[in-house]
Amino acid sequence: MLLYYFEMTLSEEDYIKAIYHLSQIDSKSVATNAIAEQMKTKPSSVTDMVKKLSEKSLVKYKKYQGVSLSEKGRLVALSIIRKHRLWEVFLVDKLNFSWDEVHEVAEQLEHIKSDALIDKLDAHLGFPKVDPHGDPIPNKEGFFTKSVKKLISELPILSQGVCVGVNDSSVTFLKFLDKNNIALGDTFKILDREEFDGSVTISTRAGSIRISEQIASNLFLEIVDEE
Amino acid sequence: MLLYYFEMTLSEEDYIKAIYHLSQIDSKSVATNAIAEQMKTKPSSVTDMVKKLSEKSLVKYKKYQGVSLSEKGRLVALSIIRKHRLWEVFLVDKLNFSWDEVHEVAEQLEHIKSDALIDKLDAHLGFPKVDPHGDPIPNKEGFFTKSVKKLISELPILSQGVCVGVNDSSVTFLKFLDKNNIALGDTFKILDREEFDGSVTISTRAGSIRISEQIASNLFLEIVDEE
DNA sequence: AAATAAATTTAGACAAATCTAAAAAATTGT
DNA sequence: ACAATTTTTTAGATTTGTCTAAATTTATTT
Repeated sequence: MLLYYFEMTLSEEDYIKAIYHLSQIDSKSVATNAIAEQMKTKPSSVTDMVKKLSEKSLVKYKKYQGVSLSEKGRLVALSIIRKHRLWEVFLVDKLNFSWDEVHEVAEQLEHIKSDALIDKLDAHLGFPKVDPHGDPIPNKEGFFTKSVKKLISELPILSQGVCVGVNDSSVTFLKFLDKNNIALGDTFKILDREEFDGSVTISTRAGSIRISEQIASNLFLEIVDEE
Repeated sequence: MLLYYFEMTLSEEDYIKAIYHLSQIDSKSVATNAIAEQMKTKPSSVTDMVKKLSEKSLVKYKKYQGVSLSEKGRLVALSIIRKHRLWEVFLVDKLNFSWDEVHEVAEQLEHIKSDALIDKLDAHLGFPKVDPHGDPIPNKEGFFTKSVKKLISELPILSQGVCVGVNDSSVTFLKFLDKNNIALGDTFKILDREEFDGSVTISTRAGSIRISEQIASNLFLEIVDEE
């Protein structure tokens, strides 16, 4: 990710990341108000920061027209996202955090500045392609496989994938998973779907089980496409 | 280390740490100028910050009389040092950094705020008592064993300890160590010392070797006292 | 014990990132 | 189309941590 040769403050990095995520949702230029909401700040503060980022040519900005990232800005965003997701893998795989606890800490860790650190962390983790939520980890150059992450309820029969996350992280749902021996990282195959009620039969470590449509629409599988 | 229930900025943490280290050297109250030098800032800035820390009762301060840490400040310092040293262990043991490369990155990592993170990191590392330089790691409550870290040249015959650091980290010296199969973490025993030139015979993994006085005064052994 | 030097503090200014309140531009509704 | 509403920007103030320059206190010399 071609190290960026200019200093970036923590705040600048957070704005760049926010703009990246917002432009993923809407693809066009991002509105000042939307950034303000995301960053929990006021629109006037956003205008100030956006001007600053524009002067550093990290964003393209025209008054009243919203902002979008420049190529340079996009690479900065991806480098931050790469760090964030690698740290998430570390927290879950090595420190035994559960995947719904890691976001806050990763938000801090993503700002640590050291290319050597990230390279070595990446190697230590075995060059993971996705984070604990199933989101892809960009490589050093900012490329990543758009891995398909879908709800079981949306997948065709005979699909196969790794369980990477839940929609609803309520205690009752997590207990259900536990009881049925379903854990993050397990590989499932979808064996059958009942037309009548949308319930699905899947094969798991513990054998094949039947899950309701409600459960199926809360479990994400990661279908890693060839690459 | 009884989590501190007040917010601390990065800069405040750095000052607290600097004051702690300076008061280790000189035990009395620390001079404004000394802090300024350590923090690479101006004395007037130090005065400002010290007033702020005093209002938070982290330091004891009287105009023109220097500062010292309060008990509360001392615990904050130890909590930062604990984090710094645990991260150093992580970087060396898990990510294969060499022990002279880790300081800078640990300076950043020590400011990450999460008690759960540090607890889990500690466990992941096997509850280490010393960092890669042989300096003791305070426990959660701020206690640590004052482990003795001495140069081989200063130790009596038959002393035994773990090699934990070097004084002179020049390339030629490090190459010498490599050539003689001496690495950080090795256990040595001092077998004999020649009165004439101060050269020392030590037993290593690779057998016993003789090292010059110059070498002996550049290698630190960690003598872990019973506890 | 003055005089001089050194250390420390004060006063006032500045940059970064934020805010409020008011003005300007864009959008929406009829 | 134009009035009303919403969005965005500007202008000016605030906080944090820093700075310079001047004033004050403490320490050192003779």
